[in-house]
Amino acid sequence: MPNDETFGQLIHGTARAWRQKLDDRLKPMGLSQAKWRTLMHLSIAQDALTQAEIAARLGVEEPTMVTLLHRLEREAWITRTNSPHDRRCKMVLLGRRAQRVIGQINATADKLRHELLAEITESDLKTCMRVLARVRDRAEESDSRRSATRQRLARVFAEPNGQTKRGHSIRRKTARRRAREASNET
Amino acid sequence: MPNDETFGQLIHGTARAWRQKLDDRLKPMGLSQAKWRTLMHLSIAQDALTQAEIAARLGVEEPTMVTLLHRLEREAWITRTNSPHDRRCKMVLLGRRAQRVIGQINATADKLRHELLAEITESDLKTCMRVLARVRDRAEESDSRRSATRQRLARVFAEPNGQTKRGHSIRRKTARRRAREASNET
DNA sequence: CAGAATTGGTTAGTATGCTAACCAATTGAT
DNA sequence: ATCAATTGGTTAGCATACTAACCAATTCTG
Repeated sequence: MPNDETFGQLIHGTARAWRQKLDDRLKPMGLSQAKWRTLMHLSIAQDALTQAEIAARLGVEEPTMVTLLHRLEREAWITRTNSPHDRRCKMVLLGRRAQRVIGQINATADKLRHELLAEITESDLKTCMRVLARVRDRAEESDSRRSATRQRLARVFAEPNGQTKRGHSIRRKTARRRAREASNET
Repeated sequence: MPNDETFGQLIHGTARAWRQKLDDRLKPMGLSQAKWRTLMHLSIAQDALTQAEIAARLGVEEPTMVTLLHRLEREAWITRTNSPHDRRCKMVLLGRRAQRVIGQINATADKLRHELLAEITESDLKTCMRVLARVRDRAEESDSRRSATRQRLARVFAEPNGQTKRGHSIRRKTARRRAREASNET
């Protein structure tokens, strides 16, 4: 039976090993996978992006993005300025430091990817990616029973400041889903 | 070019979605993937295990295991007792609470796995797993240049208490490698 | 057997992710 | 035009993972 368990293990193990390796390679440049991905998406979208945009593209929640951007800003990789059009928004831009080394950073990540995927047949890779995508999509389906529970709970619990806040966790699309919508990734 | 990037993204996204889903399902029982995996390994190995053993089987570092076990103990899922044979060791045992619900817990995880892997061909699944395993192994290869650097750094830096501590991070096999050695997982 | 090396466990500090709850600003519906 | 809902950003608090550094105990070696 333990062997029947493996697929979850395997995905996690692989993801972990990959991230670890990339972190290792990026460390000399003072980066990590999370930071690199953020910079990369900023660099791809020539424009300045809002924090929500970036979070969506990376598939993480906004609070996660807040602290990540905070760290990136502290280390001068990016700058944040208030949008003139929408006073809620902050526009995020690559700092000079990032612009200078972004190529090198991406090259590192590319190189790693090629290393790790060498030996893998084109066709096997395709199959693997198809399976992963399918599994991911399945895992992201909403499990509507639970959703209902959530709503119920949300209604039952608390309106601590008098203002109903059915908002967020129920209303918002989950980060991952938004990510897939935002980028025609495949 | 951004599309050339996807495999890493995809692995992470899938792993994340899977973990999230499992966490969701286990939450009503007061568990999470990390906790469930720990309990599961304890239940598979009929015996009591040492913390290092468990860490190795799960493929995490020992400090991670320390706090995880601490939480599990606080919530009465497990008990820790000093080994009579080796005063360094603590033997970890499933508590009654865990014993009572372990079947149900595993069933939940099994069910999720079957759900997520339904629609996937046996052969596609096999291919996918083979690819993942290969990639993981590649990612775990030691990148010997870096290893050398580490050793150099370790020698250059600090012997704060006078006792050379080349130990740990250099000496120790990485958690994942130990994990694969410990379990013929496939 | 004495000293060196290794091992099991821990703490401290950091990174990355999450949810819940909130405010301020904008949008939308009536 | 106004009030409700939504959205962007944030904080607080937690979970999970890591490395570095350490102690105590055991094992290995000369």
